[in-house]
Amino acid sequence: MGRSQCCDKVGIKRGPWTQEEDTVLVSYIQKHGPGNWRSVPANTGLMRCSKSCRLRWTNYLRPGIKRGNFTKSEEGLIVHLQSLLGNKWAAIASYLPQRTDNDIKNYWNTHLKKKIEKHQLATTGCTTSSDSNNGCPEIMTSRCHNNNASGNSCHSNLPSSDLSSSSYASSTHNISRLLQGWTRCSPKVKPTAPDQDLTCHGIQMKVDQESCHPLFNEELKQLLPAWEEPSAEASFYGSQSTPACADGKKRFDAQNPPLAALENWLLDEAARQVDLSVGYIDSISHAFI
DNA sequence: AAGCACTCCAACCGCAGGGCG
DNA sequence: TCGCCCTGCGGTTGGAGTGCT
Repeated sequence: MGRSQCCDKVGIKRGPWTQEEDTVLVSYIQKHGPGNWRSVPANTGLMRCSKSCRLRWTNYLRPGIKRGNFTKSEEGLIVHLQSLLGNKWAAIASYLPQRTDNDIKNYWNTHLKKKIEKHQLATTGCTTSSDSNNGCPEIMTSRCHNNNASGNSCHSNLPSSDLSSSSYASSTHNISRLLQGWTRCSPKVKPTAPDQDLTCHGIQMKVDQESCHPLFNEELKQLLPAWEEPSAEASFYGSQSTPACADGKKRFDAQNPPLAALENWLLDEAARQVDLSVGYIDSISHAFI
């Protein structure tokens, strides 16, 4: 289990990616598909380590990534799942196919964690760390939220393109241009599998349903409302299948809560999800004011 | 206007674990 | 079975941007 030494080499460029580097990386992946990251720097001439290439792709260049403000539904789902799974960002991200684990992690650390800690302090006087459920018994899940929904101070639903940034690396438009013509979710997509259209940064793409997370279907039908159709997904997880995402890797392992149980529980909540995602967050944000 | 403090997030670091010879 | 290679994951950092005094 040796540690990769790829980033220890001298001459490896670090820091923000340039447009040229992104172009090189995207065009290479368009040709060869993601994976075999070790060979990417060698074959492209990029002075980046393989890790950096993979990270840039998975966290920024990969099709289907939604950037910008998190919706209330997404916030609610993140809070909900974090309370269940802990800091299993990859697992949580599998339920938010348009968000990367890094994005979710950042958002949690910069927004939600503070909100929840503040709320915990205000409501119980207990300053439990929201990274674990070991503190206050009244951990922040939908099971303990009250419904004093009211006005909110959460993020507006601005499209990501409204986000302004002067740096190249933050420009979704640049990425969109790079991804023109990209039509696959993953190189592992079976060519014969039924495809599904997906819009990424305004670019129409096709996504293989089989290779993506089951809840990816129809983009979760705008996330939580998707759970109005629990039967198929419940049966899917009822067999304790391991959800696989576009890269085909397992998203959960034995250390995680049984997915069937989690799914069932979440699906049981389906009828309350809209209220959860909006009312719950409303109640939180209202309490923080 | 300048300096300082704070926020946010892209990127990095190091470990874990699976695959394979 | 063992050890190496490679990738994935979660925690952390650094710097740009923003707000405050």
